[in-house]
Amino acid sequence: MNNSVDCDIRQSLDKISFQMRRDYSESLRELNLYVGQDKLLFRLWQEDGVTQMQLCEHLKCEPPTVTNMVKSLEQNGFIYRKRDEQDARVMRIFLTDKGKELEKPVVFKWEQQQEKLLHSFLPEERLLLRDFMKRMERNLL
Amino acid sequence: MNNSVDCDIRQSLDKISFQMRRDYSESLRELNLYVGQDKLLFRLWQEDGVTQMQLCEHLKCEPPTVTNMVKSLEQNGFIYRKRDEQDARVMRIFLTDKGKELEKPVVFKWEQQQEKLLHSFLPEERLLLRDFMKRMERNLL
DNA sequence: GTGATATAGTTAGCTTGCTAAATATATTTA
DNA sequence: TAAATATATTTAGCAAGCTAACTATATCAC
Repeated sequence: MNNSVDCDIRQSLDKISFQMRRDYSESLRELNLYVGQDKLLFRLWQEDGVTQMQLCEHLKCEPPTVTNMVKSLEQNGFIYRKRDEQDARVMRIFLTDKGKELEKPVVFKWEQQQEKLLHSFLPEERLLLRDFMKRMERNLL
Repeated sequence: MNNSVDCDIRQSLDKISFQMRRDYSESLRELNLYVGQDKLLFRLWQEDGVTQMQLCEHLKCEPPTVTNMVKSLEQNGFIYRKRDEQDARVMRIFLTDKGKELEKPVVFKWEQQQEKLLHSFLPEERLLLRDFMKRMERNLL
C-alpha cells in the first residue's frame, strides 16, 4: 500500500504546518505581530526602503495582501510609507525604530520553533530531512 | 552550523505548506470548494449528522470558524443543518446529494497532490520520510 | 422550583490570503 | 502630441483562521 504511506505523509504535513502556524501565530502575538508580518519585516531588515512590489515577490503573494499587511504594520507603528520621488506610482516602505527593534526577538522565536520541531533529530537525520524537504519543494514548482 | 540546517528545514517546510495550500486551493475551486471545506466534508463522509462541536474537534479549530464554514457550505448546497431533537442547543449537519457526490473527486485531488509532492521519492524513502514527519508531528504536541 | 454554572452556537471585528475591478502614473506607439 | 498600453497600488468583497463577547438551552445544586 504505497498509497497509504503517501496519504500519511500528506496528512502529517498538513498537521505540522497547521500546528506550526498556530503555535507561531500565538507566540508572535507577544510581540504584537501577526503571522506573516515577520516575513515582511525580514525583507526590510535586509534592505530598508523596498517597494511594495518587491515585498510581493519576496512574500510570494498578491499586491492586495501586501497593501493590507503594510496598512496594519503602519497602524501599529512598525513601518512607514513614503512615495518614491522618481516614480510617483511606487510606495517605498521603511522601518521605524520600533520595527528595527523586533529583529532580535523574532529571530529568537524562529530558533525556538526550529528547536521544538527538530529536538529529537540527530545531526545526520537533520541533513537528510533537509534534503527531503528541498526535494519536495522542487517537486511543487 | 547546525542552526543553518534547522533554519533551512523550517523555511522549506514553510514554502511547501504555503505552496501546497495555494495549489490545492486553486484545484478545489474547480469543485466550487474552498480549501479546508474538504476536511469538513470528509468528516461527514465518514459519519453524517455530526454536530458542529464534533466538526470543531475534527478540524481542530474554534467554533466561529465552523459556523462560517457551515454557513458557506450550506449556501452552496453541499450540506444542510437540522436542530437536534433531544438537545435544542446543538445543530446537526447533514450532506445533501451534491455534497455526497464530492467524495470521489476530492479524494482524487488528494492523490494528485500526493503524487506531485512525492513523485521523485523511492518507496523506501517515502517510508523514512513518513517516519520523520510523524516525529515532527509528535514534537509539536 | 429557583439560581448558578456549563455547554452549543452566533455575532462582531481583527488577521492573512485571494480575485476582480478601479485609479493613478509612466512609457510606448502611432 | 495624443492615444494605447504597461505598471504600481488601492478598494471591495470573498474565504479560513482567530478572540471576545453574546444568546439560548441544559444541567446541577440548594
